[in-house]
Parts: sequence; C-alpha cells; structure tokens
Amino acid sequence: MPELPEVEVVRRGLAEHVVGRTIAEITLSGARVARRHLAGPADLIDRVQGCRVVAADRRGKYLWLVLDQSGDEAHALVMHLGMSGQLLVQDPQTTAPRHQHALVTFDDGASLLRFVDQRTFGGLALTDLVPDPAPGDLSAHRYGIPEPITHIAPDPFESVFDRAAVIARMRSRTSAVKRVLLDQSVVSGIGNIYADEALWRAGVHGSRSCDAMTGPALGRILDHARDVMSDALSQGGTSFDALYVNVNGASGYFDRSLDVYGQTGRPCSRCATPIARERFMNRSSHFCPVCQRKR
DNA sequence: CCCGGATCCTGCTGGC
DNA sequence: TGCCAGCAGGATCCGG
Repeated sequence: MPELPEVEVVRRGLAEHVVGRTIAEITLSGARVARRHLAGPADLIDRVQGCRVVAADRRGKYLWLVLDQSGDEAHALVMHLGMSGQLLVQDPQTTAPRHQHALVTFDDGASLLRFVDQRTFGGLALTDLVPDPAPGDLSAHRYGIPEPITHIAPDPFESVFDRAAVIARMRSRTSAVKRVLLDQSVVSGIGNIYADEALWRAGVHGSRSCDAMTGPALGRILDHARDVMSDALSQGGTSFDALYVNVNGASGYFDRSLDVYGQTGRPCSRCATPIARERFMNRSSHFCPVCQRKR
C-alpha cells in the first residue's frame, strides 16, 4: 500500500500489535524479498531472532521496526511495501496467503506478522540506525534513521520538514513539477494519487516546469499535498481493492473523496469539465483541462 | 549534480 | 470464448 497515508495506517497497526513483543523467528520465502539486505537472507534471519520490537517508525513511504537485542546497538528492520505490499497481523491458526514472502513469529505465541506482496517490488532489510542529520523535535525519530534511507527527504508531517528549503530546491529544478513532487529525495511520501490530487487542488498542471513557477505557487502545492494526505489518513487511506489494507485487512475510504485520480471522464467537482488522463513518466496523470492549464 | 527513460514483477481488465 | 495489449498505488539504475 504505497503512499504516505496508507503506510502510516500500517505503521499505527504495527505500533498497536507488534511493538513491545519479542521476535521468535522470521521465515523468508525466496531471496528476493531481502535483496536489499546486502549481507544476505541468512544474516537477516539470524540477527532478527530474539530481538525485542522497541518502536514502529516511518519516513515518507518507508517503515521500520526498531529492534533491540540486549547488549547490542539498536537496529532497524526496514520495510517498503512497493506497489502491492501488505503487512498483516493474523492469528497463528490462519494459513499463509498467496504471495507471502516473509513471516514473523513472536515468543508469546500470539498473533504473527505476514509480509505479502503480489508484485514483489517491496522488501525487507536489517540495517543500522544513524542519527537524523537534521534533528528537530527530539521525540521524533529518537532512535535515528535507517542508514540506507538517509537520502530520503523528510515528509511534510515531520518537525524537521523545512518548507522554505524544499521550495528553494524545487525552484532550482528544470523538471516538470509533478516529477519533482514524486522525487522522494526532495519531499517524501507523495505518490501518483496524492500528486494528482494536490495539483488539482492547487489548480496547476503537473507538466509545468518547476523553475518557471514562483515560490508561493510551489508552497501552495506542497501545502495541498500535506492537506490531501492528512484528509486521506483521517479516512484510513485510499484503496480501490483488497490489495490496499491495514494490518487487519480492512480498506480505507478516501477513494470516495478523490477529485481527479481515477476519475477520467467524470465531471470536475469545481467546473464540471470532464477529467482527462494522459501518460506521463510511464504512468497516468489525471487533471482538469480547464482548472489546470498547461501553458 | 540533474534529466528522462527503462526496468524489475504479477494479475486483472477490456477490446478485438 | 480466448487472447493479448495495456494498466496498476514505486524506486532504482543507466547513459547523456
């Protein structure tokens, strides 16, 4: 379940159901799910065993469990859901679903954690935690940031998010504004749905070049991105089908509130012009041809 | 460094 | 009915 609101829904589920428990064992089906763990799957399996889950943390679309093994430095089990990943907390009596790639059991013998991923773009890795290069609120990311994701920029909900710096960085880019919104090293958490929704709310066409836009205009887009993701989170996220669910397998409801994404041909809720869809960056972009002029 | 495009996968849908 | 092109919420890697 890809974008920030959906990942945050999952993080909350892990905080409720997994934090505080001690891992008995992790089982991987095949090597692909741990391909980002450079020391290999056997190393991950060995080192996760017996660790206590201290926290469930997130930056953008990346999620990690802070693991503590007595007498050792804390590590992070980093998880990315890719396009189709799910984390499910289920009763031990349940059977493994199709496309399960990892299974975590706990020493209390209660619920277990399944990593399920149809398209296998997601994955797991056990990594070191490094201090946040730009620490803000000490309560946020107090255990640090996983080393492999230090290139991921803060998301708009973090206290370290520097709105002015992000705007300045965007203005220096010659790419289309939608491409830059999707660049996780500039601002993280925004994906194809919320980029389209934010651009519609701002009345800007995604193909407009960043360097041709004013700072305030870029700021409005960023604010809309934060707001639309906040709205989505309050509805439990966006899901069109059973692929995008929380740890209990339940869907969110924000699909009913989308203004442009997946609304091709439907009337724009501001001006009634049919919503258009175009290919852009090997994916679909949805926009109102009247509210969002290309120039 | 930034830019644009190709690539990794599986499954579903819609048009012929 | 069957087949196949096109599409799906993402990140990374590569040549330019």
